[in-house]
Amino acid sequence: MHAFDALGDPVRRRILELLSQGEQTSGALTSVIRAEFGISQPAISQHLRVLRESGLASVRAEGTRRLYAVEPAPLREVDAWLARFRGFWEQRLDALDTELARGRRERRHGRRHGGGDAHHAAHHAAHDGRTDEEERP
Amino acid sequence: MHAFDALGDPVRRRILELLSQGEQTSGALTSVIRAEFGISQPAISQHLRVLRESGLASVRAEGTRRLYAVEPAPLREVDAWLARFRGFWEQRLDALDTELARGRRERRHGRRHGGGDAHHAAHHAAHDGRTDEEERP
DNA sequence: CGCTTATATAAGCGTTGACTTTTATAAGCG
DNA sequence: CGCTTATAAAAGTCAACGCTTATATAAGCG
Repeated sequence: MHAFDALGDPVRRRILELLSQGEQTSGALTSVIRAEFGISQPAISQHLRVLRESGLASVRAEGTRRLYAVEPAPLREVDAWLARFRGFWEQRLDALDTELARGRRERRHGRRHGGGDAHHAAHHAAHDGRTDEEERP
Repeated sequence: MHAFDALGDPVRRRILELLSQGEQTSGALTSVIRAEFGISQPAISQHLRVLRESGLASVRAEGTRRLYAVEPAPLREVDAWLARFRGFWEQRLDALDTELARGRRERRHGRRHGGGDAHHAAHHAAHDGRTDEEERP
């Protein structure tokens, strides 16, 4: 299964968001997801399996707990695929947050290229936590 | 429909790859995709509709032709989502190719980042082919 | 050991998605 | 105008997906 396929599901994206902060037990993930999406434990277990099988997450047993972690390789591939589109926004100033995430802000003060509006940045900085607002029926 | 959902399909990803080199008519896209995936014209038309409706592509009529183009906004969102995982590989050496793909070499030579960065397009034109190797049954 | 906790698998079901073939729209052109 | 080209929409089919309930495995603990 291609990584993009696995990433199509909001539950799985959310799981990865949670894992981006570090290893989590299946149980911890399950309680958050259950609360947020209202689905059952087996449903989440199945999503975890998809993440495992698509290489996006790895598991480590510790007693009866399963510790999940992000496995970056497929995400790096997604990132690489996306690279060909960066030209579409990268020299525009409203991509400032992306730039910041990459730590290249030094350029803001050197002689700059584009024109105006830099106000987008603060705007995006605020949106922490979940990026997806969609919900399941 | 979330961008990630639309990107889950290899045909749609391939269409976007083709569009990353510039505007294309529905017909041009159709012949390439038909050759590569062996699916019908209506099937491709439906994929184009999904791309339109998910905001990933825009259309412009010119006579009886429809000119499609990449619409970067949702891809930028995907990029932003992905940002939180970059730390997983960005300082590791085995991410070298990704770094290169992002054109980080500008930093190695003097920081010439000024004007209209047009080399993105030509560069990508070189490695034309498909990135996805998967196929439909 | 038997009970509970943590997690996965199995089986079944409704919905969605990606096709197909067929048909519509609409511009170009003789 | 009628015919052809370019593209989309409609309707139907089949497989895949995401969910559920029920059940299995296996470690911890009294």
